[in-house]
Amino acid sequence: MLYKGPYDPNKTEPEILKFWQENNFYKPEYNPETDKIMSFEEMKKDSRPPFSIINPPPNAYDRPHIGNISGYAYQDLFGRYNRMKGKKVLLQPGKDHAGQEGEAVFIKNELKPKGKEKKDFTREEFYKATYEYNEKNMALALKDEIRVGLSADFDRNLFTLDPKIVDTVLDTFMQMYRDGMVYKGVRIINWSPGMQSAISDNDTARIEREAELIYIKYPLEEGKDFIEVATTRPETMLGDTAVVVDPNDKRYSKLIGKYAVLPLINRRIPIIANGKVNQEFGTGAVKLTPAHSNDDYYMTEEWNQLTEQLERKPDAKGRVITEALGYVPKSKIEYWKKIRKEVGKIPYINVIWKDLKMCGPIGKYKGMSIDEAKAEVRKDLEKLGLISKIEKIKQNLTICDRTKTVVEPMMSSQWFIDVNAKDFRQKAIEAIEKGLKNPEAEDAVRIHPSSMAEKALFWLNNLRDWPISRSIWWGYRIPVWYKGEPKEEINKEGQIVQTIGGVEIKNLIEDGKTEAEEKELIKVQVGSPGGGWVQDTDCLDTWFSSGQWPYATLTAGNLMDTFYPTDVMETAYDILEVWVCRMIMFSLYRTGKIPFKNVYLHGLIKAENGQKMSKSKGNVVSMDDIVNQYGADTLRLFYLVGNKAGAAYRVDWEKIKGNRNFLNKIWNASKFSLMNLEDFDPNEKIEITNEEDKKFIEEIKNLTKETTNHLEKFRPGLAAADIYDHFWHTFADIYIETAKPRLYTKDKEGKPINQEGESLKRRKSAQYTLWSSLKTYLQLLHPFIPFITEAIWQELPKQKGEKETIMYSK
RNA sequence: GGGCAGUUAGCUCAGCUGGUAGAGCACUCCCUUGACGUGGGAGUGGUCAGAGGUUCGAAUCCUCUACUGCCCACCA
Repeated sequence: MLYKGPYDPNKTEPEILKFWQENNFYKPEYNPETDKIMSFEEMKKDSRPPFSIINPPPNAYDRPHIGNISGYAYQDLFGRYNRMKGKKVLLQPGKDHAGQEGEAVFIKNELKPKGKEKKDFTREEFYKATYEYNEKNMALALKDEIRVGLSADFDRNLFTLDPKIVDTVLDTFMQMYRDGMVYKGVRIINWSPGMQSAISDNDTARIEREAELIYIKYPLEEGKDFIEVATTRPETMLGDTAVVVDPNDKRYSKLIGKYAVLPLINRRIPIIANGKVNQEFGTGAVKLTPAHSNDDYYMTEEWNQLTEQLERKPDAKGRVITEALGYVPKSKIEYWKKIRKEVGKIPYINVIWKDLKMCGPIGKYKGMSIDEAKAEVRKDLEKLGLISKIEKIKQNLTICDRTKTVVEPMMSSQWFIDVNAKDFRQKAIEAIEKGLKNPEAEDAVRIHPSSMAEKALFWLNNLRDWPISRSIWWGYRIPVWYKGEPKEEINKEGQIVQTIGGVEIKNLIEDGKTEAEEKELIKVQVGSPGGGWVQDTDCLDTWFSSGQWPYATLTAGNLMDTFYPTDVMETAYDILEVWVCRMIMFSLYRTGKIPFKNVYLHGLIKAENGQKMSKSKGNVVSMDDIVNQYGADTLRLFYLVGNKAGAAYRVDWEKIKGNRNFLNKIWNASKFSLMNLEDFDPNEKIEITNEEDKKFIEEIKNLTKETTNHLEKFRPGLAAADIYDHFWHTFADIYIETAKPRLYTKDKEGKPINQEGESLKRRKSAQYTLWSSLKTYLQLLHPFIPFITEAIWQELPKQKGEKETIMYSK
């Protein structure tokens, strides 16, 4: 019998947890028919249809935050729902090492308080200490996952740096290398002076600040005229290699194809056109510094690639088709050809290096700091009378999100993934498009809500080659070995020169076959090739490993044949692009299959005032704040009821209390039902005599149908809201009240009633209705609020063959 | 600059395939003691941001406008 008084989750939930865990219900090996644990092989052969979810691994260094836990509520909902549908369910848990961030947190939380720094350790010591720190915290995280009732197979918990995972991840790197998809290339990167490392675009932020826009006159090669450019960074003019204008800008049309002479340096630089230049801004003419500006870099790339295609035969109208621009008119081709012939490719000239000092072919400015050079260049230009005006503007500046230092765009050799090779991204695009147009297709990835699919496609369509090296120690060290120390320097001409053991290397990696390989200076393999070989010092970007998480975990568990592709990827919408898209790309490349059939994106939880939760704002609500007071079921209801995919929602204590009240309502209505079912045997044949009973049973059937439909269509919030509402306001408020006169066995004076004849029949009819509807409610509710439903289920009279646990009831 | 959302009762938000506006909280009145006061009943309160269109019928579909939020980005 259920205990008296209000429902107390802190009493019930731990008992239920123990029951589930002792019976191994979370394992796909649990056999509900025999109530025994199958062997691994038996489980694989078991004919129940498989259902799997890979739990997104939270960062290992900390307890999961309230957002991670919300994910578990959804993942567990899908898992429990499918288990009750008779499927063989695997929820695969894990933890992420979180690369750059994991390293930063370890240093801040562990080393700093002890007065230590990273450089006090050798690389091996540091890695070991970080690993231990993460292992310790991972244990805490696991406790939280268990506490909220996540029915994942925790014996299978995996860490991204587990050797079994490492094997798969590094193997992918090597395979991609052989396929010509990873290369070490000199490209523009975001250099974070704070991190002393290249950082990805995702790790940058923008700030607005005041800046001086300086108008500089560049003398034209012919005549005494000038072309005027505007810049906030005069020091970078030392690395200018062209001036760019809008092709439709009439002011400059005559100058396109001519040359200017770079002041201070006297370099002859062409004037070219590119539609990305904005006529309105500054003078409408841009100085092109490809080595130190993202914009300029990509404009230069485009120019060089397009003009390279000029060899192609023109059509009858004299046009040439190019991959990027379609047909290029004859007028354009002429000046392209001229400049291409005269200067070849537009070069990159590096004038700033990682120590933030000036370098390259820049005369007296060499060795100055950026600020010194800025002042000096300005002074010298003024002397020459080449500065025409200075204007204050608001400028958007890129900063390093973690260290808040200003990002310095510069060129450096980094490992990259060619996102176009082997249709790496194209296949992902197709899978997502299929999810929109032909969702039933085998290889379609359906994204819920579907509007988010557009976001994913937008990202994929605009994706550039992905830099994957990071200057950190915490992570997968790049499995590349050099014969001697690799070095990177800027020479007198401002060109980056790479050497391995003193031997100069051009095109370190290209198309899988490289000069370095031919000279036996480089090897790509996991273990050391032997004495004299030096491993690359960088680690792989953390998304390189987490992007492989679904098949890496299942490969580690030897479960690919049984559970891949997985059924649902359930995660927060803010990592749709950086994580979900990458998983799709990797999986299609590596396994030829989609990693998951559905993506469900839950909303982000905001603080009470609607702001983002953050430690610095002090508005973080932890799982403990809610669970300790109201229990895990209440927290789960808060995540689920009425919420929709992709929408943000706020912590709302009134709603949370309301959910707690709902649990109490379930508890009391069940208590009432059980009291009136003490003499009821569901195995007896019972006739439903009353119209209202028939009607109510019919209603329950409809509710089941509707909520099932909601769940199948990935609308868990509506399903939860419907059951919540129906239980409370139809079952408890109406049905039970109307059935009371038929259920009572004594009247107000204490005389027996409903004990025989027709009135007894009516009572039995009500009992059956009460029993069967409560049973159905519990089953419908179980995926949302597993604890209380299990506790009541166990007290409910059973029909022959019915399960002890609601988890495997059908 | 581009992309994606949102704008519904005083507040926080639902509203799936178009069919007479919903919940919780708040507010007003009432009822309850043998499941539950963490309860029950009744009620107040909205021209569903604005304009136009499609339709027998639009909060729902289309177009435009305004505002808010998020993300991306190559204005020197």
